[in-house]
Amino acid sequence: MMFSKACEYGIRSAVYIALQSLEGRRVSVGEIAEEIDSPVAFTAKILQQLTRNNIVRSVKGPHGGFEIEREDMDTVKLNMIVKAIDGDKIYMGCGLGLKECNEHKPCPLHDRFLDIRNNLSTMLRTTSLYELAVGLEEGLTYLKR
Amino acid sequence: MMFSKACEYGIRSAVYIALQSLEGRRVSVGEIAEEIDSPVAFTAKILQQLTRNNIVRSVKGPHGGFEIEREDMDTVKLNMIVKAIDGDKIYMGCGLGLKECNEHKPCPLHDRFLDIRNNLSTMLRTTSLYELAVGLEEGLTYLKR
DNA sequence: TTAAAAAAAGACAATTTTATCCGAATTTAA
DNA sequence: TTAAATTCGGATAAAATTGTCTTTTTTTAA
Repeated sequence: MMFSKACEYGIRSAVYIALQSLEGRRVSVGEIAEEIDSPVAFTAKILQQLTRNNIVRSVKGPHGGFEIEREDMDTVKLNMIVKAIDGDKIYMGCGLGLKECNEHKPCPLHDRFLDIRNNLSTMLRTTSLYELAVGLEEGLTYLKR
Repeated sequence: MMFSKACEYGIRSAVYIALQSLEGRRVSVGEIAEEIDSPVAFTAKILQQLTRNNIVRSVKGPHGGFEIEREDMDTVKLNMIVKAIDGDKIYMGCGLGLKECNEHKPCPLHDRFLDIRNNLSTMLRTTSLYELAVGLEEGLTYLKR
């Protein structure tokens, strides 16, 4: 609807990893893909991006897997994940695809998009992985189906 | 950012057609593509969709082209164009790509998206082609670059 | 009546996104 | 030290989106 598939999987993965890290469990790509209902190999690629961007931590070898440290769950906000995967077109891009669209040369929807885009971007900038993991933990939200 | 390229071209085309129809001019695909800076043949395809959905009217033959009647400029709202081209995933779809995401089984972002999606969808439902064409006519907005 | 101007339609091509597969590197634990 | 479990990296494939080309159909005006 708004993010690429890759980004959707990325966010869901990160939330699941956070949830499990709260329990002190490291999780494998296989488990993640299973639990968020996503294609394994593709998910692995996305996890690499998250790792390179220091959003999650990966550990190789037996008992390896992915984890997020408790403090990073507060630091990592959704916008970081989105930026790592989809870049910043969601923040910068014009709603009608104009290369140059701004105050001085707005597209016909520019003003009408201002609020919407601001709401979106503050939402992404302020919601942390921790909040999302807690919602899951309490059984208030879901990552599958 | 939010719409497909096809949909972006569709909206821009419709606004341009409306603008010219206000002056009583019918416009060809070539002129439209030129004026909104889009690939001609692709734009032609999209215009066919708009025509089939009665969003614009097409007239074949010499002096033919595309036009929109004055009253239809009021009737046609953006959401109709978006629906005709991108379908309704923008309204229905879950932000994190879950097949089933609703009040009873929300994804972790469901609530945080409620406002944003409502704003977006009322914006699309309430803004008419006429409004957009007038903004253009008055030189307040642009369709190119 | 006919040539020309336009959209319509269908087949095809290129690009991007999504997805898979396989071998290499790393690490652990027995 | 070695087998196994894991991520990493690169190549490839499939699907979706974006874009092109060519022919057909319709219509107008001379």
